[in-house]
Order: sequence, then structure tokens, then C-alpha cells
Amino acid sequence: MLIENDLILKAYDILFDRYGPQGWWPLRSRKEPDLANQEKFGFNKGGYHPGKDIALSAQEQFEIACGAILTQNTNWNNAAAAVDSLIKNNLLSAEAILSVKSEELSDIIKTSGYYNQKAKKLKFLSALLIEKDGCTLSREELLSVWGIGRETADSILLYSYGKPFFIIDLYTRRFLSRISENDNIMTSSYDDLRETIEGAYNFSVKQMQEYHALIVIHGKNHCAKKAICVDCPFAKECKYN
DNA sequence: CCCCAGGGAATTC
DNA sequence: GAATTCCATGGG
Repeated sequence: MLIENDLILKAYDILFDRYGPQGWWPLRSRKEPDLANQEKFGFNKGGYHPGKDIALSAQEQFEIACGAILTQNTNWNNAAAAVDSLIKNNLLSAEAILSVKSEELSDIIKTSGYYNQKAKKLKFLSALLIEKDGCTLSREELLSVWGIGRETADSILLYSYGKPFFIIDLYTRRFLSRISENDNIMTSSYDDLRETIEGAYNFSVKQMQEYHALIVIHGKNHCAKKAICVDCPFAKECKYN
């Protein structure tokens, strides 16, 4: 056992109490703010919809998949600017992505960094989506795409398709390794860690979406590479305190 | 100048 | 499997 089930549940409660519902995925094509949550929690910049549960359109599902690729090893602000650029250029469909020249696509998503690789990744994903006639791709099918690894696949599964897969990113490993006694979390295998969290409790999809989003905001506020421990809600549990 | 950000593929051992 | 290296922009 990598982490105790109790700790996984407790951490979720502490994060939710501190930061409130995050309403991920932050869609760039949905701009109307949720004023109630903005007032309550003071966040909600740029398309967050905490607790609204508005069904995703096919275009929004595609936006999330593109965003998951564009944010690879990149600050979300840079990735979000690239998503905005896709929207502006009317490229939020697999057909449109395939119809635009690679060089143009690279230029359109330039702010996300690694733009030549990411343009290729968007093209490969689009090709498979069209080949499968727009069907929901399985985890295996997503992983078969050049440029989609475990984390990106799980991001698409969880946030675009609404399927119960827990995302293990660097923030998640850092956070869990710091609050847990286990010293092997940073080096544990992706799927071992994912299955440990998925199996800790019968999380709903909504809770799994919130959990990952909460870990990210906590990672930005406190549990960064260089830890910022002042006013951290895990002062009691964390090794750093 | 430096470090960092919601990874993944290719190569090598 | 583990360790390297490459991909690249924008903010602090």
C-alpha cells in the first residue's frame, strides 16, 4: 500500500475546506463567471464553473483534449493562450485541425511551447478521432496516440469524457509524498499510484475532478517545487512542518 | 542571469 | 525499468 486510504480521504476534505469547488476543466470557450462561487471563494478567473454541471458539447470535449496536450510541461496561462488562439482561428474540431497546415498550426499554438511537437500531437489525436468516427476513445486507444501518455490520457478521460480515472501529475506526487510517511511515492509507478487513489474510496467522477483540481491549486499556492509553507492547511500532516 | 510550469518520445544501458 | 536528452514559450 502506497498511501493509507484514510489519509487520501482526509487530504481531500482539507483541500476542499480550504479552496472550495474548482469546477474544472477551465473551458476557455465558456466565459460567463459563476458569481456566487467567486464571492465565496475569491477565485473563478476565466471560465471556471464550480458546481454548475453544465453538460459538455462535442466542441467543448475537443477543447479539453487539446488543452490537455497543450499544457504538457507548460504553465497553464501559456496553454490557455494557445487554446484561445485555436478558438479564434475556428479550429475546435478534429476536421479543422487536420485541414490546417502543420506550420500554421505550430504558429497558432506557439505560446504553449514545444509548438512543433504539440501541433503534431493535435494532428495525430484528430486523425484517430476521425478514424473512430468521433466515438469516445478508450484509455488504450488514447495511449496509442503519439504524444499522449498516461497523464494526458487520464486528463482527457476524466475531464472530457467524465470517466473515473485519477490523474497523477507532478503536483500530485509532490503533495502526496510530502504528507505521507512513504518515501517511495515520487518514484512509484504511475498506475500503481493511480490505482491506489482510485481504490481508496468510491469517489464519484465529480469528486475525482475536484480532487485533481484542488491538488493543482494547492500546488500553486503552497506545495510547489520550492514549498511555500506559510498558512499551509497541511501544517499538521506535512513532513515539511 | 537563473528557475519554473497541470509531459512525452527516443535513445541507451 | 531507470537515466538522459530533446522539445520551447512566457512569467517571476
